[in-house]
Amino acid sequence: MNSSTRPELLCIVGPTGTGKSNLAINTALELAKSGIKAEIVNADSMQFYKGMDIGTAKVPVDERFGIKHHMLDWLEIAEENTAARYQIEARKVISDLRAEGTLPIVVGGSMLYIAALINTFEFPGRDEALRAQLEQDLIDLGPAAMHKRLELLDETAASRIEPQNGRRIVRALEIVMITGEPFAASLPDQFESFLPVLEIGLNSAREHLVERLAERVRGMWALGLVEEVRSLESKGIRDSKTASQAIGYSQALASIDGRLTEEEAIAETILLTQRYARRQMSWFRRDPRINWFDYQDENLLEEVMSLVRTSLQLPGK
RNA sequence: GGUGGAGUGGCUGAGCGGCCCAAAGCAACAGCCUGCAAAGCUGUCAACCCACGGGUUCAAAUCCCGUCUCCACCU
Repeated sequence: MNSSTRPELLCIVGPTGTGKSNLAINTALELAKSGIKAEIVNADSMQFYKGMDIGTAKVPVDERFGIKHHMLDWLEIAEENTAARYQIEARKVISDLRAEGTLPIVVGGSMLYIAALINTFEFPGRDEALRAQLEQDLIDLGPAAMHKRLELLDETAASRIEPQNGRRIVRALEIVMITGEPFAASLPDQFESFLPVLEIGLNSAREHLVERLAERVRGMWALGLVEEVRSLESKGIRDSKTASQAIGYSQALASIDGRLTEEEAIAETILLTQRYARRQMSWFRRDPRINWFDYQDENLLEEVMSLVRTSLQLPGK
């Protein structure tokens, strides 16, 4: 962590359902009291999509209290998206905000997207034709054969990717074949921020979060998630590559089709959500810059604000 | 009350005389992660002798008897 340099951007991370969005809004509101304008930059990969509201727990407009949100509702359902594209778009937003003196607050739980945005890393290029070919090969030959192929081209990368992980093997092959250079295939040990950042993490006891997530999912169904998904069918959610894999949405579709009963769909969604939260934690845990807070803490906002003020070198309240 | 079926790890569930100090999946726990990432993947843990008691057998989770519990059907 780098507490001596003043952060030029705030970032709120953590597993789903920990209240990141609300904390971000409240933080922005608090900062406004100190005369600092802050706006939110969404880093939740499913809240990018227009119309996906209930299932992504998007904060309703009237609960945003006028705090402007960027990178929210910027994609049509059918649009495919990638972390690389997000990196470009979101950085553009951030540099615009900074240029006008607004403090960006990045909020979300999409690990790779946040990493891409906040850290100095560049995605090696891409080649659609090559990729299509590799993906076909993967289907035809299986991951083990593809792994062998990678081994011949880049031993180190091969040693770092499990022979069963077809997805990553394909990407590694793609990179090696187009760049002609070895592919690190592992996350850097050092976290290097592309801008001085103050990271705030929200979490709590696992048992509590697990229960809370279950309730949240049930609530989504009660609020009409299935209706929402129905209305998204005409926009192409079924064929979309990214939006259709959203937890809850894919289960709702299955229940519409009768492949799952409503109860099964809910149960599966709960399970996937809880599993997702676990993966998020295992990702975020290794980022030493994060200042963790307990979302159950009654004085959460005060404590966060106190850290924020100190970091931004604002006079105490 | 009668008939039939079942009782195996936290849950689901295979095994039906020796290869079972008991498969697999889920959950739990840990980890990976550089253009699909709410995705993709890996590892670990978990059954005091498999409801309980007795018996048959060289050998039983597996066969027999009894008890208890559950399910289905019947009167």
